[in-house]
Amino acid sequence: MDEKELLKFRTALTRFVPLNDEDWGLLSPFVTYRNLAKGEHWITEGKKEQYLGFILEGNMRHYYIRNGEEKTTYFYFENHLTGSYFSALNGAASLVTIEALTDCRLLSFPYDVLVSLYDESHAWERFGRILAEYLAMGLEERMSELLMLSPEERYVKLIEGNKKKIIERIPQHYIANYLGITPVSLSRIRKRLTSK
Amino acid sequence: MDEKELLKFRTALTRFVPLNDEDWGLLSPFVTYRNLAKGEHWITEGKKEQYLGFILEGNMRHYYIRNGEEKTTYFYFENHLTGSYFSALNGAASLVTIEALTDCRLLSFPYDVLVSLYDESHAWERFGRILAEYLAMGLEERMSELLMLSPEERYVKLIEGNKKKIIERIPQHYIANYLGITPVSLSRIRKRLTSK
DNA sequence: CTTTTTTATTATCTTTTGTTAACGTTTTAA
DNA sequence: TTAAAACGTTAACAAAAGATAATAAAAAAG
Repeated sequence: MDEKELLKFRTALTRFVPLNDEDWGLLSPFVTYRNLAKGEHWITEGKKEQYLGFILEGNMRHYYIRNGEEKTTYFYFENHLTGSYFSALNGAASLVTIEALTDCRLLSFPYDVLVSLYDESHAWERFGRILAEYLAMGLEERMSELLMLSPEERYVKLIEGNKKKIIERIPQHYIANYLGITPVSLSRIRKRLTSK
Repeated sequence: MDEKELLKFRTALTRFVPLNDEDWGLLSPFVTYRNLAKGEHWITEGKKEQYLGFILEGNMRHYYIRNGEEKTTYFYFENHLTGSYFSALNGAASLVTIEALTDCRLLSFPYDVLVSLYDESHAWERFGRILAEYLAMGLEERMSELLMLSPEERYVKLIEGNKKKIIERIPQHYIANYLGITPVSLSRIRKRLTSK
């Protein structure tokens, strides 16, 4: 286990909540490496997925499948947690798939372990609360954008906003899917915007 | 303070997490009544709103205002918590308005108090975690519906699903707003559906 | 009980998106 | 290096939603 990368992970968690050596020692023995080739699934719809991951390197795409069509909800980049959080939470089969858009390196740990830490330590319980609050704020933002903005406005916000990584690194047809429109429609929107 | 209604509130909280007398005693002194006439605001956009509420009676509507237009995200009914949770969470002015659609009776308590309980007791910290997880799952569902379903499919799901209260009690133009379409468009969808 | 106000439907016209297909370019893999 | 696959743009037409206005029905207010 590369100590430098493990520290990177610990530091990322510390952004949510301070973790002393004792707290960290409860989780760290359960952390393992995972490599994924481009196109492989980290999480697969229909399976009970029990692991959360921390991306050391690479990009991932989080999507639902509805009537055979993929519907992208999120992209994940390095230095962020990824997983089918809510499936893990209630022990059900995952509703989502998370695939590697590039070759990826992850650190992973079982969700079960995290839950057992909630019992063992107030600090980890707090971590769980703040993580859930953080996820909820992200979902609230995404939800309100879908409700309030037109596809064109959503695209403009993506360009101008703080999600530049998506524009820079993600193929356009996935971005269209993320915006809830077809690639054809996104192409038209781009044309409309450049002619203004 | 009506003991029966206070108990109702306690019971509702217990659905999230067991609360013994001691835990409950930390919050109960801060609980107060609030009455709202139809049309009044429980939360107003732009104000720092520090109170969460528990609805004893009545219906409420949760909406954003964007370019002067209201965008409804949720309806609340009796026996549920309501408030500008995320504004309270980060201490900022509320981005949403919550108005009484009927005369309402609430129990309310300051969000600050809840946060201070997170420090005082592991049980309340757990309550906070599970509340945030619960909210996040609701947001996930709402978000994925907006991304995956057409307005017509969203309406059908509302009729067939477990959200019957909305159909039964909420005026149609608010439902249209909740679905992200105009009342005119909802009327057309209804016509399409009945002629099938 | 009568008068407003609110709510829901319908019609017309415009704008936007979806669908399908064609075409050229870029990337990937053999 | 060459063939195949993936990607982005454009065009033509269909389907759906927005905007506006007229009308009728239901609810609220006096």
